[in-house]
Amino acid sequence: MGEAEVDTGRRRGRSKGDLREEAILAAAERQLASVGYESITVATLMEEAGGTRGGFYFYFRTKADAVAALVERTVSALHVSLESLSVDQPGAEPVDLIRELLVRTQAIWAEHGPVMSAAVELAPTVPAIGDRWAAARDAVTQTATRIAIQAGLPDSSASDGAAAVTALLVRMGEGAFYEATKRAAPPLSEVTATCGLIWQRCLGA
Amino acid sequence: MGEAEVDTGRRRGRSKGDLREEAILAAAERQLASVGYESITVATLMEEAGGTRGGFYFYFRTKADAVAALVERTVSALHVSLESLSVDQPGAEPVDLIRELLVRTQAIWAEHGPVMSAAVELAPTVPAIGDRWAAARDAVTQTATRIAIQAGLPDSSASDGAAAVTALLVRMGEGAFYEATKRAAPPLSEVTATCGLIWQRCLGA
DNA sequence: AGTTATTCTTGACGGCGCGTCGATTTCTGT
DNA sequence: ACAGAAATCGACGCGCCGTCAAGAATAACT
Repeated sequence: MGEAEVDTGRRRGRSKGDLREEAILAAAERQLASVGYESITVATLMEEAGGTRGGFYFYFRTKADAVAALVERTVSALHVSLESLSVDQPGAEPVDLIRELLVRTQAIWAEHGPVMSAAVELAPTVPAIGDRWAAARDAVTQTATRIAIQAGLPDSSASDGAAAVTALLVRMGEGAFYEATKRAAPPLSEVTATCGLIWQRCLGA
Repeated sequence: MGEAEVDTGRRRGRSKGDLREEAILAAAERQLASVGYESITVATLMEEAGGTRGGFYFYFRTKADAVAALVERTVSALHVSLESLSVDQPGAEPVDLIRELLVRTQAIWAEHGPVMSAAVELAPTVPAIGDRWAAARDAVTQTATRIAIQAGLPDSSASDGAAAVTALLVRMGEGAFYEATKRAAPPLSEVTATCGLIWQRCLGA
């Protein structure tokens, strides 16, 4: 069919396989939202993505791998968003930076709730996912730690050092957004507010 | 055999089934520690508990149910320990109460790390476990909220109310003990210290 | 003790989802 | 048009699950 081969900006249309791979990821995201990870089956995935069960393994080694790719894609969006935080600007108020960080995190959760939730749930059990999630968390923690140090928290590795405190607060945010997303309450904006408040108290030397 | 039937304090020795049930739970706890939940199989469980696969289902409906029973037993130990916290005593300093709460929680994690870890991991995915864990968390949150109110946090359901703040901090502690247990570092006592510090900052009006 | 009722154990069965593989079809460049 | 690569298919065997009817062990009763 399609002999026209419309000339989009990009030369060389994506190969058939690229399309299919994306269809699989899309199906995965939809099914994560509708039935949840456990109930997803390679069969249902391929049914929705077009094709048969066996074909799946041309693209991914495992169901977990496919979801891991989805997680990767999503957390990298967060990563990009946080990169543009002007952490080291001179006049930046630490608390405001954290608030901005929270707001941008909230945005990703709002956009990709099911994927983020699944990541939180599966990170402990599924290595492929746990790895990507850990990397993402580390990145956030590092950024937050820099801010915390700016705010005056001790730059030590002791139990009252910026690193230790930040690690816990980041984890808190993770859990908070997760819970709010799962139960559809309270609204994410309230979670952001509560987190912001707690950070504020912890940064105030 | 054994016609002697030693007279223990308790009349009427436990029925054979009770013994077996306990053997299953014991096997479950050991295997949680050694191979982890996913790798536990009803077969391996019964092999260690004595008996054959089919017999398992006389005691539990499912592998998840067995582990849920184990979780139940463990969190109820925590519950008992926290009940004796003199929350409403007149001269009690709120921060000290929280610190004591943290110390007792730490003790349970130290004693039953594998079970607590498994509970955290499985609560989101396995309803039978999620229910018990949620109940336990609610109990802790309620206690902590009472303390937070004593410390002066607003008794409202707004995003800066004691309930909202406490919910997040409790979750933080959960995640912190989990991580420290899993990675065997930092020592639980340090986690307790860091948590205590954060609570302190949040309770200082 | 002997008989009955209950508790407990067993092994076999069918089902589901997984991951592999070789055979086959569809694409792509030349 | 043709060769090689990319993509698809369907069948196979595996492991673990939960059910079940039949049988053995145990407790209760007289």
